Amino acid sequence: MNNLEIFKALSNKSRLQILQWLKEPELHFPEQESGFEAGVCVGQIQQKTGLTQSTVSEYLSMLQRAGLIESTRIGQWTYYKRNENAFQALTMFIKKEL
Amino acid sequence: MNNLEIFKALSNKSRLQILQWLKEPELHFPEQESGFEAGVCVGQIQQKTGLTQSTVSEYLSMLQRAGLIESTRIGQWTYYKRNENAFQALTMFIKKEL
DNA sequence: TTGGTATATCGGAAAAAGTCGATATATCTT
DNA sequence: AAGATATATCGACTTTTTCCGATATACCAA
Repeated sequence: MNNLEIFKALSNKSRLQILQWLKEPELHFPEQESGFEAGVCVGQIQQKTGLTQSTVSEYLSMLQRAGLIESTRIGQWTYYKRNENAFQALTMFIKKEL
Repeated sequence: MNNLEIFKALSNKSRLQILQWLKEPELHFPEQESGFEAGVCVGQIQQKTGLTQSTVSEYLSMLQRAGLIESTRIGQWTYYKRNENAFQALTMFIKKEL
């Protein structure tokens, strides 16, 4: 767990927004009917941000590299969901070591 | 409290380091004899970082703008110390809203 | 008041991040 | 196999950040 990388990933309004949306996917992505076990697919996220597909794809892989989200490929879609352990670990880090 | 500004302030190795040093000033700045009530002065911090005076001064005011530290001017020295409330609020934000 | 010391601010060069459009890759459908 | 759709990657351009040296400001001491 690289904390610097995590803070860099969190240093962007759109990326923060994405993480907050992914906290309550049913609420923020109602157009996705099926279950949210695997998360939300890139296209849905992209639409909501208003950024281009390439930018959102890059942001998502950045968040993933930081460990904040994880992906599952199902067919032609890639679903992303939060890795709650990482958030837990982050608050722990701030409380104990920062 | 602007969370984005806080994360940006935390997105730098030297600034993170400074915050960690300021967590235990007696330990990391033994050369400063007097009490640490007001914090640690810029010069001491600068020496430890190895960065130039101007850079460190700028980093410190950045951390202050983010609310993570606060300053006290005593004579020709400016002392900086952590604002623990901000850290508390940050973990709260991550836990509850992020 | 004249230096000396500590810090802040300014201006700039180099590196990194933000963001896009174009293209590549993977998968599905027919 | 061929086209359609979803995502990833690449190359380029712009904006921001990093970090410096030079200079300004504030305070102290003689």
